[in-house]
Amino acid sequence: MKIKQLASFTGVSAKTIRYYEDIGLLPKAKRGGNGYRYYHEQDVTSLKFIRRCKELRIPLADIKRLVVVQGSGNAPCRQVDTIIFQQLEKIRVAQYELEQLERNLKTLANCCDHEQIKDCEILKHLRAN
Amino acid sequence: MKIKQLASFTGVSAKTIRYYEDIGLLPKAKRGGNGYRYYHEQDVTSLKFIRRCKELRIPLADIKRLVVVQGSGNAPCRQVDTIIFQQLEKIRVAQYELEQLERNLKTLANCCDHEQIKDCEILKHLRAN
DNA sequence: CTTGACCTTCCTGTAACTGGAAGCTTTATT
DNA sequence: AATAAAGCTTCCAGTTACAGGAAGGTCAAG
Repeated sequence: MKIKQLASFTGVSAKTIRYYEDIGLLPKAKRGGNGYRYYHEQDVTSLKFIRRCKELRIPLADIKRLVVVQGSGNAPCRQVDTIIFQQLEKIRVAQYELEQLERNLKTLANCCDHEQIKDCEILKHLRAN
Repeated sequence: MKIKQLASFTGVSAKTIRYYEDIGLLPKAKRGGNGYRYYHEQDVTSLKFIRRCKELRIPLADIKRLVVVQGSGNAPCRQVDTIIFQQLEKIRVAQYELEQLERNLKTLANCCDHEQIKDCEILKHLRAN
């Protein structure tokens, strides 16, 4: 199949597929005599795997490591574990930050009485030491 | 004062200060005969304002609008409001996404029995349709 | 035989910086 | 006074994960 079909099977744009090939996340596709890239079922699987990782917000660099490690059948899967746990930790840190943020923004949002700029409580808060 | 001093007063690096000037978030600094930038108290205030906005994760483009709007004393402060509320909304969307994410990652993290790569449940899940 | 869809590569832009090179000026030390 | 170190300048490249678009080749349909 050609690139656009792979794209529609996987929900990953053709542009992005080429990009993944560029950075070595996907192997170099076989080319026809016309220079077109041609793909197989296997590529659908690979791309879906990548897409699923992306949904977990795993950075491409880590996804690459996951892809590579899949080839090494008998190795222990500590690397996989680590990536997932680190990701989970990142998410938790982000959650904590967003909580603080939400509280601060809520306070700020509530303080405005829709006055004129020069009396705006929001701006006053933002300027405050 | 020179740029590094402004940096230390505000907690914004000299590099970043120059960058802010470049993109027009800060006004062009006055230069001495040597080409050095020189700053006043006012600039400390401006930068602290920006820093506070940054802590709320307001994008620089929006911070710029806040900076500009501060000059227009008698205008209604609807723009300010809007930016804050949009920001709050963004944060809430992000929180929601992170919640889903955390759940998914937790499930994944718990399914691994530290086996070999070829039997790794995490990878199996990631490959699953 | 031409139109339109699809393919290719390459370049640019995004957000908000950070790092580093090359080359001044100023300050401190010897 | 000479020199070294710190601080300043500009400019270029890199970061992340692509998207948009130009220029040009290819293929199927009418």
